[in-house]
Amino acid sequence: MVGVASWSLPRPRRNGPPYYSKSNVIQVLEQIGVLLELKGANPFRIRSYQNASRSLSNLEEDLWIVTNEGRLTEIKGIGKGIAGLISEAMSEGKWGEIGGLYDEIPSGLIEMLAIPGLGPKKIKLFYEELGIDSIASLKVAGEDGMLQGLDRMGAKSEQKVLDGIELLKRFSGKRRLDVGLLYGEALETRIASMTGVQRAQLAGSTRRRKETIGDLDIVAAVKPEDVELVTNQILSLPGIADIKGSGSSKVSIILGTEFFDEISEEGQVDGGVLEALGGDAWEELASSTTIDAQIRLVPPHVFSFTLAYFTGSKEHNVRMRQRALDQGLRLNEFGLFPLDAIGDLKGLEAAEFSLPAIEESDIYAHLGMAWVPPELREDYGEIEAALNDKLPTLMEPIQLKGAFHNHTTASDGTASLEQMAQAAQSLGWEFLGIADHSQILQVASGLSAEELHQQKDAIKALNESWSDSGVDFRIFHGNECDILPDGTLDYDAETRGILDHVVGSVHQLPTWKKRDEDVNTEALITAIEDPTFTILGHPTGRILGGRDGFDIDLHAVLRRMGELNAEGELKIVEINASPYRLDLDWRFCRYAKEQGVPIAINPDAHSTQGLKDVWFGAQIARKGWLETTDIINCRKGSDLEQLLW
DNA sequence: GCCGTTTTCGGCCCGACTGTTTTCAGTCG
Repeated sequence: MVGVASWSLPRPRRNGPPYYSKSNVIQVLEQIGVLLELKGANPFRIRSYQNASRSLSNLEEDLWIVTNEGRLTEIKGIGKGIAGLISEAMSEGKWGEIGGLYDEIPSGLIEMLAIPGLGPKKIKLFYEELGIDSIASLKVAGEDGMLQGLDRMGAKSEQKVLDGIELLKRFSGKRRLDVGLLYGEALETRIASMTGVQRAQLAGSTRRRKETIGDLDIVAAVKPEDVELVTNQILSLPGIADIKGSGSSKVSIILGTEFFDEISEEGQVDGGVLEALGGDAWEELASSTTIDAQIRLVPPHVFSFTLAYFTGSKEHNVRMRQRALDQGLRLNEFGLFPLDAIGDLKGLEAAEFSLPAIEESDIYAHLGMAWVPPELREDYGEIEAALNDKLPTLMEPIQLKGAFHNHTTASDGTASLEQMAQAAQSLGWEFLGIADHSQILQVASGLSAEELHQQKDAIKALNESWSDSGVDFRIFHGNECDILPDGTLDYDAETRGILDHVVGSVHQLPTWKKRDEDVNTEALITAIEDPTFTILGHPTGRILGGRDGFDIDLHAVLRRMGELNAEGELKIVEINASPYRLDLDWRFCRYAKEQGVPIAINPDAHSTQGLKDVWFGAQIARKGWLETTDIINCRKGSDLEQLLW
């Protein structure tokens, strides 16, 4: 996940039980895993905590109910030990002995984990032998040559630590999906066109369309006799900031901005996002963007196995291996092998005994499964679905016929109503929803009630002109109405009543971030229950790489929306498609669908160019298992008139 | 710490690369 969670036990609620929320518990279990790593605990014990944390984040039910009904151990990955821990924490607000880990492990050790090439074992060694407990003291020790001479530490290892610290400063955190795709696809194209490369494809989290990307993975099919030739071509690419390593099957490089000089990044950033990222931090990021890339070179006949392997996710791969083992097969990046056929052969040497696979779909077919689209490979149920022919038919970006949440010069956009409408028509859209900011948001020039009426008249005139000339296009007049901290909406009910749709959004983040999850959830539900409320805009307010959203029980919010829809109302949840947000998170999409909540993919465009961001929203919708019928902006413009007018 | 139709112990996915060694430990994906 994005952002840096605090490294202390969360404060128990005053009015418990339950003393902790589900997200509190998920976070603590995850952090216990990390703390145990730094303590040098049994790696399998560590993984248990990680698995338990992961299982809980997939749990849709209320954790407090599950705890009280004694059903915790029914959750896969939670046994007697961790169930007891959770139960005590929720009902008594105590974390027992394990909570002591937080005092035992200095927080500086946790920060050191972020240094590339440095893991828990080395950090533990430095701490125990030299008392190093922060990145700063590690840097000093390295520069003084104190690290070499320790167990298995030489001059090169010491330099690697110092390099890692530099790298961390320059390359902190993850890249957004749009940046990853920009670099990744450019690199894929260049490598695919190199002499000796038969085929090249972007893999990794970029191919899976994760909202943020750690590094780039490219798989290239190269005959063994061409490996050296191709390696040399890669190493002489323009804009390589550094070479991290180069072996017979893998080249690891760091790309700098020069790689990218011919393609300029046209970011569509609204003022609030810039503010969230912080002026200096943003400048630094924009001017010094680098990205790690690993290129795997494999013989053509193993290409599909390597592509599948490095597309991941790790969790998906583990399940795939288990599935293979159940059939007496071993699956790795070189092939799919009958266990009795390969004996002691390993790696590439075994490849000739593999079952054949030209495409990835052949691998899945050998295991009795349908091909799983890369976006779904997260072990979120896709394995079971692929085995039972239950995979969804994912929506396609081309099916979008408009979007509901866009800004004009009336508030903080850069294009007029007419310009935005024209841009939408040139995209082939049948409708455009306008939702400028509401009056309370002065920093974004929110509209007064009077201005809102004027805007309505302007839209009415435009709609009539299209209708008169037989053009299948209309503007829906909405507003991005602020949800105030107590859950009331900006403007009075009468003013909101003139609108076709109300996009309710939270903008006063500091207030919401200070509050408990249950208070926020209640306020949001109050807002949604207002009869004029239509679409929940960027549900958590997160900025990727900038800030986490506020705490909220989205399952409860979506459940309530579903109930209201069942009563005949229309409550929609937005996937804010700005690559800076991608909020609703994909992990909640399927739940929204199951609860009967339609999804709107909204670019939150502040310019004509920004409308195209719907593409990123569509990627997230796909990742969230959504089909065309789940997306309300895949409906015809004329049908939407019936719903909104 | 979790798990189990080879179940209460002995497993827990697998391999490449680097730097340190002279057979391996740590890190990464």
